[in-house]
Amino acid sequence: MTNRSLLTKQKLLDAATDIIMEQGVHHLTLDEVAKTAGVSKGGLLYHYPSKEALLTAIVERLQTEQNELYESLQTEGNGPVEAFVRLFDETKLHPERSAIHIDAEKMIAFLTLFAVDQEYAERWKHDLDTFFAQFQQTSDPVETMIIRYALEGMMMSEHFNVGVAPPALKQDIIARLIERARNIDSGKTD
Amino acid sequence: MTNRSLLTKQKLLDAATDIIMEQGVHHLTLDEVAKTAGVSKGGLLYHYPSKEALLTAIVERLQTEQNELYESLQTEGNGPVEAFVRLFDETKLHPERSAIHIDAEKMIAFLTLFAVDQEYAERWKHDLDTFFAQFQQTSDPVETMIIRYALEGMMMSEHFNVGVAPPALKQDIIARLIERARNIDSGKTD
DNA sequence: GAGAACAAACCGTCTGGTCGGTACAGAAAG
DNA sequence: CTTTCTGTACCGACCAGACGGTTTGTTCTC
Repeated sequence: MTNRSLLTKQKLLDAATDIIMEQGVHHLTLDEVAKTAGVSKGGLLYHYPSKEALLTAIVERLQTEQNELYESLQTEGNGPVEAFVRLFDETKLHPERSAIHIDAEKMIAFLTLFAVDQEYAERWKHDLDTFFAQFQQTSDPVETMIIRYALEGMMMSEHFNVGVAPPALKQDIIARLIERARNIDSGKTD
Repeated sequence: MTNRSLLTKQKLLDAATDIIMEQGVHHLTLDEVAKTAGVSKGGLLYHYPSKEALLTAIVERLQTEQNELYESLQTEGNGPVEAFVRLFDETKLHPERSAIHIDAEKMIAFLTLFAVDQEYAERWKHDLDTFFAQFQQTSDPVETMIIRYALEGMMMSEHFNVGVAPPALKQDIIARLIERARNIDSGKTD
């Protein structure tokens, strides 16, 4: 795996993610990805021998980025629940963190892949299940799940730009979620 | 619009919705819809002259069903926020209501259509925006939005069967959401 | 029998994937 | 040093199947 090869692969994954975010999955064709990345179709298929392989690579990179950021947020002193809340808002709070930058838009691109094909979603179910299992063992599982669901719902809403909260309200929402997450992490049953 | 015609149209919409729910949008082909509905492709295109028209009809029917149920929940004495919460759980609470039955699965099928194509989503943005606008004018907009987002997130999670809460926990979650919705509707700032 | 409701063969386009070939960097051979 | 060979990275024409939509013909209903 030379440096050049790695760079091309990055360009291809970036292009594919961009297309999903900006145009929706059904415009994600191999020709379009190749064109956007400035690579020929043959070049694309040299690195990712099938569309399936390309999609898999997208999801894997996304998962890796997300895990790295989540870990780093926890080692900075956030409890597991608060870290999860901040995961969704990290882009706005610390834009300088762009190296491990992962924002809601990308996560939606990820979820969108699931929406397209149930069969495909099944393959990733286990990984996500184990990740979310921890949220059922906090000091207040009910509130923890509400927080988690609220963040996911907010993500969806913003992606589809449907009934979104104005910025000020959104900030208040995040603030309240963080406050509750803190209480849960510190063991207060509220 | 004869009775026979209406029946076939229903069958087609049902088939299309089922396919989206069970197999994902990318298996939603005209041939598949026709086959599932027990109608020929020509028959399908007689009623819905294009795939676009079929999708539009699906979304419109879904919106109508949802609005009817929401209205009826409100006239039964629920406040606007509580009615919204119950909208998501209605299937389990009152299965006999199947005439205007709309469950989370169907709403996801609906959202999934948006995920596939941004352009398509734009067409429905306005309707949804006006519906959700009321949730920013309750006695506690922050909490109201959290409830709304949580319900949407839960819906997503259940659809993709990813990190779902066990039934008991889920009931507790709904119960707590209803409790808070009641407080908001009755004007308590909590 | 007339129009509505459907059937089925057919067509053009789009798209995932194949395939033969090119460019080039370095290793091996002379 | 130069020639030959080899493997990596990439190109772009082409193909086969899938899919949306058309056309033409048939059946059902009133």
